[in-house]
Amino acid sequence: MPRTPEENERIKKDKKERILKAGLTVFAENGLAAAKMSDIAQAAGVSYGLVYTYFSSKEQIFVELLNDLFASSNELVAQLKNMKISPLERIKVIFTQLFTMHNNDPTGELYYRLMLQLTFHPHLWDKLLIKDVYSEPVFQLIFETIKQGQQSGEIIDINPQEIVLLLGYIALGFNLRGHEIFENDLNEKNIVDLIIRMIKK
Amino acid sequence: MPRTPEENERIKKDKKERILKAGLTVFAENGLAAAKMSDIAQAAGVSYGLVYTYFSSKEQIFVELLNDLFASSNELVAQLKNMKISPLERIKVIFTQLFTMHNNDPTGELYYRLMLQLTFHPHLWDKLLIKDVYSEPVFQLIFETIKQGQQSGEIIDINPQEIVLLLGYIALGFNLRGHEIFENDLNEKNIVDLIIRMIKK
DNA sequence: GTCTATAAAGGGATAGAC
DNA sequence: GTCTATCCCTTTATAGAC
Repeated sequence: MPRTPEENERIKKDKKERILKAGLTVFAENGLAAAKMSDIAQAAGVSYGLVYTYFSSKEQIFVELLNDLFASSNELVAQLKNMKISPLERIKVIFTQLFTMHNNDPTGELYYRLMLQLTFHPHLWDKLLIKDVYSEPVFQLIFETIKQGQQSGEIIDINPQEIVLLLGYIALGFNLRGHEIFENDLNEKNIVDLIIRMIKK
Repeated sequence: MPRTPEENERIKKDKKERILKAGLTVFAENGLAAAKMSDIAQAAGVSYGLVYTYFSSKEQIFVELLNDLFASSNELVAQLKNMKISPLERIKVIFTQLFTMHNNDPTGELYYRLMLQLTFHPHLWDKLLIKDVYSEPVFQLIFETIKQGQQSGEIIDINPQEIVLLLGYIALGFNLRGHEIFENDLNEKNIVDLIIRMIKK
C-alpha cells in the first residue's frame, strides 16, 4: 500500500529533525571538525547515506542547527520581554533561568558549545542569520535591560557595554562549565545573588 | 666544517621551540582537530617532515604545549603568592593582570583557547600533568585567596566554591572574548571594580 | 639535521540498487 | 525514502635521499 503525500512529508520532517538533534549532541560533544557524519547518522538512527538526502554537507547541518537555535533564542527573549518586571528583576530572571534550565534541559549548554565553535570557524558567520555574537538575542536583551535599569536608577552607572560584556563572560563561562555547579552540589541562587550584588546601585 | 655537539643541541632546542610556538597559534586559531600539521610546519618555517623528528604526533605537540603552559602558570602563581597584600587586593591584582596582560601578550588568551579544546577532547587529560581544570594553578590560587579573605572578613561569606566558580566563568569568558574590551575601547579597570564590588563584604 | 616524495588511513560525499 | 558500496580527496605519518 503506497504512502500518502502527507505521510511522506511527516516522515521526511521527522527524519530531518532526528538528524538535527543528533547533530546537536555530536557537534557539541566533539566540535565541528572532529564530528563525523557517521557519528551523526548513528546517533540519529539512520544510515550514513540518508544524511545526505536531507543535508548537502556537514557544515550545512551545523548552520541550520545554529539558525534554529537563534530562532528559539528569539522566542525566549520575546517571553522575557513580556514580563512586567523591573530591569534588575529581569536580569535576575534571565540568569536564574539560564542556571535552572541547565538542570532540566541541556539544550542551552549545547547551544553555547555550538556557538563556541564559531570562534574556531569564523567563516561560518557568513552563512548564519545572525552576523555576530552581539546580535544574539539574549545578549541584546541584557544590553537593553542594563540601560533601562540605569535610567530608572536601579543599576550602577558605568558604561553599559562594560557591564554587558562582564555578564556575557559569566553567561559564556557558565554555559561551558555550568554542569559543575550541579556536580558540586552548589546553590545557583547564591550565584545569581552575587551577580545582582555586582550591578545593583 | 662539522658542527659541535653543543651547537647541535642549540639548533635542536631552537627548532623544537619554533614548532611549539607555531603549534600554539595554530591550535588556538583552528582548534585541535582542524589544525593541520602542514600549517604548523609552515608557521614554524620548517619542512613538513621535520615536525615529526621532534614530535611523534599532532596530539603530542598539543600535550607538550599545555604542560608547558601549566608550568608557566605555576610560576605566575608563585609570584602572586610572594606579594604581601590582602586577599581582596590579590584578587584585584589577579584580574587586573589577566586583563592587562591581554594587551601586551596574547599568550594568556591562547592558553585558554587551548584549554578549551580539552572540553572537546577530554581523553587528553590523561596525558597532562594537571588532571582537571580545578587543579589549574591560578584557579587554585583564587580558591585559596577567597577562603583567606573570608577568614579575614574582607570577602562575602558564601560557599567559596560558588564564588570561585563565578570568578572562573569570568576568567574563562574574558579569555575567550577579551579582545572585545579593547576593540570597543572599554575600560578594563571598571570591570575589575565590578568584580571586587561583587565579592567585597 | 633537514628535506621531498610516498605510503596508509580516514572520512566526506556520491552512485546506484531496492 | 532508505540503504550499501565505493569514490576520492585530504591529511597523518613514514621512508629515504642529501
